[in-house]
Formats: sequence, C-alpha cells, structure tokens
Amino acid sequence: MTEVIRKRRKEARPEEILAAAIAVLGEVGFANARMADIAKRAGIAKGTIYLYFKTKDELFQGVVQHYLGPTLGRLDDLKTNFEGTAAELVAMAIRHAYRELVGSWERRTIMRILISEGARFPQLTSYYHREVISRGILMVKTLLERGVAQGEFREEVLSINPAVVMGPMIMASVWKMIFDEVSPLDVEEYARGHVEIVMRGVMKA
Amino acid sequence: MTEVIRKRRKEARPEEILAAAIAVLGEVGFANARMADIAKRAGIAKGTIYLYFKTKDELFQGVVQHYLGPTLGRLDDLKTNFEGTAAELVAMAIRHAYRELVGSWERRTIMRILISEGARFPQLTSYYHREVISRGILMVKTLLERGVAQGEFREEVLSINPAVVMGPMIMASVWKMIFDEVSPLDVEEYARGHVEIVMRGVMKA
DNA sequence: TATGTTAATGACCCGTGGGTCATCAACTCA
DNA sequence: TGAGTTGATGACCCACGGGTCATTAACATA
Repeated sequence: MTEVIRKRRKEARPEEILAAAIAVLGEVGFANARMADIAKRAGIAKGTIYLYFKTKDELFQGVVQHYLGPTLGRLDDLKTNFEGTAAELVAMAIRHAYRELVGSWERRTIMRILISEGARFPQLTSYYHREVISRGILMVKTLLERGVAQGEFREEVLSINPAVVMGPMIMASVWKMIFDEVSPLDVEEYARGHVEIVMRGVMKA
Repeated sequence: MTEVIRKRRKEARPEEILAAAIAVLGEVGFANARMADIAKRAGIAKGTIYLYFKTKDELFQGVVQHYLGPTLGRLDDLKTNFEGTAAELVAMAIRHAYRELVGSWERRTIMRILISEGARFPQLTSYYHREVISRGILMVKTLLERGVAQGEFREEVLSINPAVVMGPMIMASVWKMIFDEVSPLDVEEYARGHVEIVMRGVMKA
C-alpha cells in the first residue's frame, strides 16, 4: 500500500495544464486528445483539470489564448521604430514572422487545430483572424505603401492582395506540420527564397 | 405500417457513398463525421456502407483516392505540349493549379483533413505528397529552369526553393477553408496578384 | 410460382472517453 | 492539536458512435 501523495498548487496548475494540453493536442489533434492523457502528462488526476477548465472546449480556448497572446503587438513595434529602406524592413518583417509563427511549435499546432476544428470554434477562428492574420496583412500593406511612397517599390504592388506576400509562410507552416517526416523542410533556406522572390517581385528596376 | 423499400444498386453504391462521405467530411471533419450521417446522406442504412468499405479509415482512403486521382497527370501535359515563353507558361500553370486545387471544394477538403488527421494516415500523407506536392514542385522547378535556359529568368531563381512559388496557393486554400466566412477571399483577384508577384520576382530586368 | 442468392437493413453490442462526485489529504488557524 | 477549509483524487456514470449480424426483401432462374 503506497501512500498517495498529493500536491496543492493552485497557482501553478492552470499553466501546467495548458502546457500538457498543447503538447498532447499537437501530437494527436483535438478530437483524438484524451483528457486523461493531458492529465497524465501534467502529472495530475483527470478530475483536477475540471477544477480549472469547465470543459474540453474551454481548455482548448485557454490554450489558444495563452499561446497566441504574447505574439501580438510585437510586430507593430518593428515598423514604427525602424529607420531604413522599406526593402530592409520588409525583409526583416518576413524573417521575424517566420521566427514567431513557423518557428514556434505551439503556434503551428494552434494553426493546425484551427484548420481542422475551426468550424466548431467560430469565435476562436475569428479571434485568430483578427489578431494574427489581419494584423499581418495590415502590416504588409503598410510596408508596401511605405516602399511605394519612398519610391523603392513599383506602384502596381498596391493592387496586389497583401495575403499573397504571406502565403509562402503559411505553406511552410503546413509543410512542417504534415510533410516534415517524409521530406524535411529547411526553414532558413526556404525563408531566404521567400524574401528574395518577394523583394524582386516588389522592387523597382 | 409503411413498407420498407429497398433498392439494389451494387454498381452505383461505392461512388454514392464516397460522394456522401466527402460531403460530410468537409462539413465536420474526419473525427466528427458519423458513419450514420454519411449513410443518411447517401440515402442508405449504416450497415450498407460496410458492405463496400471495411472501416471508416478505409472509407476515407477511398475518398482520397477517388477525388485526387483524376487531377494527376494533367499538369504534365501542359508543359510538354506548350510552345511559348516560359513566362506565359508559368502564368498558365499557376492559374491551372488554382482551378484544380483551390477551386475544388473536394480537394480543399482532402487537404484540410490531411492537415488535421495526417499523423493517423501516414500512407495517405505520403501519397498526397508524392502525387500532388512533389509533382507541383517538380513542375515549378522545370519551368524555372526552362525560363533560365531561354534567358527570360534570372539565374538566381534556381537557388530558390520551388515550394515558395506554390506557397500563396496553399494559403488561398487554407483561407477558403477557415476564414471565408469572416472575410471572403476573391480567388481570381488573389491569383492575379500571385502571378504578378511571381513573374516580377523571377524575370530579368 | 417456387426456390436460391445476395444486397440491404437497423436493432443491438460494446469500447471509449468526457464529465461527475463522494472521499481524502494537505494546509490553515485558533 | 483538533476542527474547518479546499485542492486533489480516481472510481464511476453514461452518451456516443464504430462495427456486427440475424433478418428481410429484391431479383434471377427455372
């Protein structure tokens, strides 16, 4: 008869549970993730999760907010504080976005689950769109306009859907999620290609 | 007491079931798709599905093969039979790919489910990679080489990962799957932007 | 019309997993 | 140190859905 040892850690629990949750979600997806497995990974009993999150759905919502929150806003700083050519700024922004979105296993996982389960979580989908996608698009738009204003970029680029510029990044994210085993992606090299083709596609001369 | 009317349609069943299956899969995803719903949509009883497909997994495999099969190979014809500038050919290839992949609800659905459930179907994932992705990449690579050989494209483009060129298309696909409700995508206009930026990014002068 | 064959049915079985709650133990404070 | 509070536990409950199979009815054949 071994004694059952319990630990009371009201403060630390939520974060521990979120960490365990995204780990399991990333491995097997939302539908295949069992609450019991998340609990096991967090080193607690299943019931404990329900002390902090009412349902599985709410736990997922917690995961999204926790791991997406810190990203937001950083991009904005870049563009206002930077002095230099628009070209340099664009290149820097793209690399930054790769680091934040493609380079983060957690954020790739969130994106993947929103792709698969998005219809069941419309509020999270629009949250993601509002906080990540449309911010990114706005940023691209702003940078392109700046480049045109400074005479570095062609004027026609203003008629291009800014999402096109972000496109290759999404592909890289998708690739790392599903094809990396069969054919690993060198993100560094890929990102260089992305910057290169965008720069050329956008600049005058 | 209404009579139960049964129809015997051994030949037509598999295709009817596959059609019902992809419809349901596209609406709710693999994990949330119930065999009973697929049966209902096909106008048959649940047990009937199992006369033609051993398991749910196998049914999904059938869906992928059925709706992906016809795509393959068409792209190849394009490049061998076409006489013209490499630039025209690239533009045409991109537009063609949009029509085939982004424009088809069924193929977007398959891609979405492979993203979410890919880990559970490694053989399907590698099938998709082999038959769709790496073909696309090879095609891009070939076209770029041709453009360089004909002196239309810059030589540096050969060092760019061809997947970058396909990237925006993947984004369009993802977008239509999850964000179209909150912010609908004009695929035509988006594709034009894609062609434009790639052409500029790739051509000399 | 009778008989055999087989496509089709749907009630049923049962493993699975989200969610509950009576019980317990860690900690507090008097 | 004893009573009260509350974080933690895990056995249990039960809805759900994949898969089965005895039964039924459509069609062929003679």
